[in-house]
Amino acid sequence: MELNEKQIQILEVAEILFAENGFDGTSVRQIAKKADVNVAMISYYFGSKEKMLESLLNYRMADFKIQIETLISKEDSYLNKVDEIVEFIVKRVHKNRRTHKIINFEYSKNSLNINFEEYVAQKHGNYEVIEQFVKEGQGNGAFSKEVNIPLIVPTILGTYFHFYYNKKFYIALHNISDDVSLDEFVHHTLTKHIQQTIKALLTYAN
Amino acid sequence: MELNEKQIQILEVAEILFAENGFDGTSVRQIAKKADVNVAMISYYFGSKEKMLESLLNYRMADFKIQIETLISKEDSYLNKVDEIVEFIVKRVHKNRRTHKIINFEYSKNSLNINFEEYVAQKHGNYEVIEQFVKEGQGNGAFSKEVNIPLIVPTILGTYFHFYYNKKFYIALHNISDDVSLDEFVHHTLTKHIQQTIKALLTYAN
DNA sequence: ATATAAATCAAACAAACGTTTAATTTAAAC
DNA sequence: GTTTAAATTAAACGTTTGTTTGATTTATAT
Repeated sequence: MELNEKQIQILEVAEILFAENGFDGTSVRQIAKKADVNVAMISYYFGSKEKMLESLLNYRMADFKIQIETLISKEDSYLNKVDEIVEFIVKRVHKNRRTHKIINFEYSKNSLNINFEEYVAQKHGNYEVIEQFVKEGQGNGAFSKEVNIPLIVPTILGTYFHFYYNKKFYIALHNISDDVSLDEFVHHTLTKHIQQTIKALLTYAN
Repeated sequence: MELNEKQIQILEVAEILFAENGFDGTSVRQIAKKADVNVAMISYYFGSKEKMLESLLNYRMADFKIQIETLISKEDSYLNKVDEIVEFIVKRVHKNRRTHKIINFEYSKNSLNINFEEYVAQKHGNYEVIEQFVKEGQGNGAFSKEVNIPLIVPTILGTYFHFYYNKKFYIALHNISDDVSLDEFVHHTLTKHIQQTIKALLTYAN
């Protein structure tokens, strides 16, 4: 599925509005108006509103695959690798936070007939890389064996997203003013907190 | 605002449907049908769909206040208190997961004109209790001073909610079959993971 | 038993929704 | 320059949306 300029222009507006007001909370007329195209173009290009969302997900999905194999295979200490992995994941997820938000909300519904197979497959793939890394570290005695490996990623992503979904609250709590300092906060303070958390968890002895 | 039986009956159906399909994805006719009342009753009792949501939030909000002061004041080690606090928070949030989900989704929008002041105020109150507890533990040398205190709660709640929102995925990963074993998983495995994480974080030395 | 209020209902309301149509303009190919 | 295809448009389509109306039933009070 190749997308032309106009289609991408529409999808990028749709992404913002879907993330802001939800899929059901956004009308095709809103999208068309903000993207400066006629309403009919959405049906013309994508077939339907739902298929447009699927196009958006496929368009962004390429960015989702976290290629941390290279980070893992580097010559470094296990704890430094944890730092790098966490930083990498947070960066990726923050960059694609809008699409992730849409997926999170729509995936947790049972109604919608949107195809999430690729998303789930990618989640599985990413999990397996993490699993292998942790198990290797456990074998080498670097990591504790008490860790619930499948719940490590939820802690990383969960911390990020709970912060992001409640950013209005935490912005006030941390005296963050604008978008720039939000980015800074995510890439420094929040990343550091998650790094600390995961390193602590992986080395914690009951 | 006192609610009669019928109103509560409506709100409880609304809560389920809002959590399942979102506020915008649920029509008042769906709610009325499932609650076995006439559509007009919603406007009659609550004034509007939005005001019905506000009624629901106020109705449930009473359950939100986490009274962990009693837990904290108990005679026990700091790490055991952490266990109890985490268990308490996860239990509360799991019990009210549907309303929390609705709030999470609607609060992160900028459009809706729903009053979240009470929710934010409660979040603040809960945070301050945690802050005081951690600072006390830091003073006594039980906890590390490197911790970002405002980000502790996001890690607890974030881990829970990321798991819950992606439960379809993690259910498959953990071979969880029905609702009972989901509850069991939350109250045992997931709770234990979060307890470990927070204890590790609070005692981690850089 | 009568009067007053609350609750319930089917029906109608206008507005907004996603989508389609049919005509027109723009671009590409020959 | 003519032909053919792609892109764009305004208007209309049938549904569904949240809400209101006005009549009717049920409950409460006197």
